[in-house]
Amino acid sequence: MARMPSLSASHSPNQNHLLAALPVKEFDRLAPHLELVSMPLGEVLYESGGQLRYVYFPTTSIVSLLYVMRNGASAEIAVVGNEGLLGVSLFMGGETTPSRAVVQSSGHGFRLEGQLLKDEFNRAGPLLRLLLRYTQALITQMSQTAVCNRHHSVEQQLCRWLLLSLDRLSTNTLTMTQELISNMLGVRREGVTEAARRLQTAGLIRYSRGRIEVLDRPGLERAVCECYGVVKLEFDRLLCDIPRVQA
Amino acid sequence: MARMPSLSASHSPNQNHLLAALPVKEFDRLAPHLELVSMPLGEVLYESGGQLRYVYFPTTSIVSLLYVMRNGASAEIAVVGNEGLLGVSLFMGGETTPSRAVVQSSGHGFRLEGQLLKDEFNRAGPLLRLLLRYTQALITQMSQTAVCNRHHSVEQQLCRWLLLSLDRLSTNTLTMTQELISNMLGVRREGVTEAARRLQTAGLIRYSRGRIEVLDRPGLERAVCECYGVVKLEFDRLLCDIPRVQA
DNA sequence: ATCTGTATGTACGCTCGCCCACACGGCGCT
DNA sequence: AGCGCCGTGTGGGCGAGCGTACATACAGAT
Repeated sequence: MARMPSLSASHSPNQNHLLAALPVKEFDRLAPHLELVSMPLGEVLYESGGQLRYVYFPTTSIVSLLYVMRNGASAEIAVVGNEGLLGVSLFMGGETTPSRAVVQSSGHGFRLEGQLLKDEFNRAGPLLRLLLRYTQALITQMSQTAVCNRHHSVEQQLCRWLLLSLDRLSTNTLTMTQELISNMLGVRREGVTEAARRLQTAGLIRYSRGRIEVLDRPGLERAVCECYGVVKLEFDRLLCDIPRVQA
Repeated sequence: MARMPSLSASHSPNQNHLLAALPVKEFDRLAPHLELVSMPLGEVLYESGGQLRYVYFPTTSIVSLLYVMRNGASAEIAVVGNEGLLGVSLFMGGETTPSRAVVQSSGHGFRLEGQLLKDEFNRAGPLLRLLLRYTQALITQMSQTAVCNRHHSVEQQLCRWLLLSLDRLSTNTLTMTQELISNMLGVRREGVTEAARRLQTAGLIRYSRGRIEVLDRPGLERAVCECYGVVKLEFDRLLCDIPRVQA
């Protein structure tokens, strides 16, 4: 994980919606300690049950919370991008979780010493309320993942996954092999291949060798199961009305 | 929902682990407002997206958090008994959730005006920390439900479900039809019948007409997938070391 | 230009769980 | 006693997704 100068013109903490939503006073307290980091594909930010030294606020990267079973099979629990943060269990009081955090789409983010976030959290001010609202949104995402895993087809889940990723990026092209996606969804690679082929035939996406371009987002939204909409709505409801008081 | 006198000898708020873990001062502030309620099988405590007027602390009852899809299919997100409370979204700041809370095993519990809990929560004292730790345990349960739905057989999930229920009851007999269980797990009733028959043949349980008796709990624990243990461990880790300071 | 590794396509047999339909049997009712 | 309901048992056909094995094709390196 490369350290970078914090004053990079193209990277601002405000690209992360949670940081951007903090009142000026709280933001100014944290800002000096925010450290820009590069988050390359596949990097493991937290190991299952491991100590969490930092919390991460992704800006251009996307991180998956994965549970890896004893036999090596895995399943994605939730996904975190520039709308959220990693390390919820720090302020929730558990310090660790049984899941692993893996960078799913490389990019950047800001990290912060865990203790500093906890200190601010313990002031029981706006940051606490903001983080708890985010955590509730995350809970909804996890719940809906459970439902989706139970009832929906690989193709529907792929649509959901593509849309969730798209929402956290500024482009409509994902750099992501089908193998990787299959690990996230907890299905066979061939299953993803088949589903992707159908979506391509339908003109919704176009892909080759680790690059997936979304051609028809409205079409994807028509093909996806209700799970995506439920989660999206909750995130909007819980986190949209949080403009910074003053810049 | 029947109101009952709060001084019933056989029903004490201390039967709920969260209430029992509160420091005396916090407990005494809430106690006068705790209202003993009967929670009959099938009662809906919260509807999806509905306002949460009360929070509930089950003592002898078990409540399922269900997501019900547009087509009527359902899936259990998590289960709450005397170890926890219903209404997490109240203090998390979202006020509602997209899931429904249904009594899965009839019994009793205590309810509390939501605003009173929020007031106590906002004091940012021990109650806040306790509830957040519980919430994290709940998050783990939801995550593991997602994993289990993805990878494990109906039989394994039935074992998990039986053990989760057992942990929240004082008997080893569940009053519960297979039809009900199938709704919780989000599978067919016939699937549950088959799995139950196999468990009965193996001598782990005995059942008939809505009554399931667990004969060999260690056997069940050997038959269950790792998901049960992961959740159990997290609950113990996060919530066991919380003895009341003084009675 | 060839080689090589990685990403994607395809096929076959298998299992699990689904949908549907119906049979059985105990319990409570009049 | 008899009726009817509800909880459970059973079977046949079907489709989705799995495990395995192998084929193709593109990209970058030598």
